[in-house]
Amino acid sequence: MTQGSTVPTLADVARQAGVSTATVSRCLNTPEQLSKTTRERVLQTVQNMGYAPNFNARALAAKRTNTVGAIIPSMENAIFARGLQAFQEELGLLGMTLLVASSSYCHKLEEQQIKALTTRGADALLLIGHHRSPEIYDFLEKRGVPVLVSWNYQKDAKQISIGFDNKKAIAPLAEEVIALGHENIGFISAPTSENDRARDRVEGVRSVMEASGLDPRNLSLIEIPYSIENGETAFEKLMSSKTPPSVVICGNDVFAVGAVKCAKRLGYTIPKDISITGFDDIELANVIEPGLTTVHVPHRKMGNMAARMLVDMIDHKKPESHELNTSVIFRGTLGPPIS
Amino acid sequence: MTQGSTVPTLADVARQAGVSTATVSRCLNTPEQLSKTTRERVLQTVQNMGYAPNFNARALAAKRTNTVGAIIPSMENAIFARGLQAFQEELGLLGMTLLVASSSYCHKLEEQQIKALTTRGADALLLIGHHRSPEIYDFLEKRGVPVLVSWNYQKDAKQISIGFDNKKAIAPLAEEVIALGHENIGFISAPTSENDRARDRVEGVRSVMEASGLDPRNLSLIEIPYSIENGETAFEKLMSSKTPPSVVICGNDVFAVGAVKCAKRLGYTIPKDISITGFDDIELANVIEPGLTTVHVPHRKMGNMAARMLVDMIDHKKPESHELNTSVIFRGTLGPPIS
DNA sequence: GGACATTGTGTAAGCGCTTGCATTTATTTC
DNA sequence: GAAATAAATGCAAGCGCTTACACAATGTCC
Repeated sequence: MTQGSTVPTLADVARQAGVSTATVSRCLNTPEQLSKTTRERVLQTVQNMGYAPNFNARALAAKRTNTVGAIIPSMENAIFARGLQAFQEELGLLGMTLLVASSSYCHKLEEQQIKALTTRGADALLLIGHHRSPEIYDFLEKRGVPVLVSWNYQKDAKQISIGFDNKKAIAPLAEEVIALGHENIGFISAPTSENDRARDRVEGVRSVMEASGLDPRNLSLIEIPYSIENGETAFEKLMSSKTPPSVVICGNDVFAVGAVKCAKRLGYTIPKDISITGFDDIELANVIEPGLTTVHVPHRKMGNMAARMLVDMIDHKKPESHELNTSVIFRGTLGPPIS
Repeated sequence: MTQGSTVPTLADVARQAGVSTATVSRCLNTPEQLSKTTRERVLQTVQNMGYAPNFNARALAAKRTNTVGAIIPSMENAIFARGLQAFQEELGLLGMTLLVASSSYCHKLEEQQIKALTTRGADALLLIGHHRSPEIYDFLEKRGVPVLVSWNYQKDAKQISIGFDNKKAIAPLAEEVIALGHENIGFISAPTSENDRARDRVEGVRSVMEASGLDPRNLSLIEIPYSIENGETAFEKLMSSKTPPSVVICGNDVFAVGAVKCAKRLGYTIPKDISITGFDDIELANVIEPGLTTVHVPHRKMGNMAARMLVDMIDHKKPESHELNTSVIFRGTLGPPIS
């Protein structure tokens, strides 16, 4: 085992090429400052020695990492995958690298991750949703780390945000549901206490109920963490109540898929016996049968814009918050109630 | 805007607490070395000042990051999500952090990512599959970064690995397919040139064909990048040949889901008119209808073990490669051919 | 009560890089 | 061809942390 073979450093390259460390450093960072001859000589030496700069040393000296961090609630389901992919691609184009962490929908964990990414020197952070403790926002501000909130647009919020108004997004769906004649509505939601998006979606449906003359307190709400399985469980529970709903609105496609699965297992025909809707329009929504009626969110666009906004923020520009449009996609899981 | 409010450093804390920087450092890293009184005083100051150590400086000085990197081919589909999640969880328990990068199934990109994670100081790397250039393995060895290969077990390979033998894993499925009477077999695979797992799976089916007296050259193979949509396209192409197969074996559940979707669209009844199988047993496989017959892979177990093995390797132990067992899950998409 | 561990802290030398400033060298101008 | 200007390079001081080593204070043993 070749134990001691040590990794070449800037100084090694400099010595080998017969120049100072400053020159090598410039050759890598601002090559236009060097004469053609030295530049080529240094580059050659770098090549030969297989030199690669030590990121940590560089970060320490330069106080910049060209890295942005993103903390998403979960990697397990596909909800954030597409948006994040677009975010990453755009960042790459802008010469930045992405570091991703996931918080498992837990605020405590999210705070840890925020701190971890910050101490790692992330130049900026992408966060999902507005809701978190003022302390952590203070922390970030004190450290001068720009933050962009995504997946949720709030006009008057202190943080710059890119996303959509969850309450508004679900409204047309809810309106259609009610227009079809549904009065007994079930809702499967992620725990609302730690999740402003989930809360807004519930809120959105309640508002529409109210506006349509239905009592929002009659909404049968089940809160449970995101997973297909939990969607099944929640659906079964909803349907086994004394007065089962004629439609189950899910705060999320993952739940909806679980609900559809369970409905079939229990022998319901969708949407004849029961209607089910989702939110997000992930790939799954168009794979199951019948196709899921859901709210489409422009994930890729959101990711792309987020990247550009964040880079602007690093450059000390203050981009405007952006509200994205969503649309309801009618596929096969929503129909009129049994009359 | 409070511009200049600067981030506290170790030295600031030391000054404030009236001790040396060494003491503060020890308080954070090896608290048992301090007397109770100083320890508490320092901790208190750290708390008050909201001090958080600079990761890059720490890494530079300590030459350890307690970070391991993983490079997966893709984040978009769920194939790696579950295993990675388990990997991450176990790492957390072991006091390590995970950095993830994705290579989009591109070797060039993967090499870049390997270098990036290495220069960031990853103490070890988790890679998927064995197949990559000798140069990059050299690079890693020279730098002394332990590497664990996963998702693929090879007894005689130079690298330590955790995973399964893809060829062996698909064999029982192929045997059942042939036992049912299928002779005209289609296969949708990821591009095999850059993907040893995909290659082994094709290879596995061919071997079984040969052993069963079928000519392996008759396997209708389509290679195409992973995606549901590509699965649909490939399926349609396969079925529109002069002699369409009676079964389409997919190298992956994602393809299989696409194939199932397309088959339904084209009016086939599964498995009466056409059989379809997958590989991986991701969540999707049990959501579509009929349930997908596929090869189950113990993703979580693999992730957990990988974490422990990697930590062992960082501690200069040399764990043994591990072969995991897979099993065929028969659901509803495989049946006998139309006679 | 002196020799000897043991324990708790401080001192200071890096880790590998960037960058302001000084210095050298090449280029232009009259 | 000397002076003035511009371009290329070197010098050296950090960036914020860890850790060998040195040293002081306490405890232990006969």
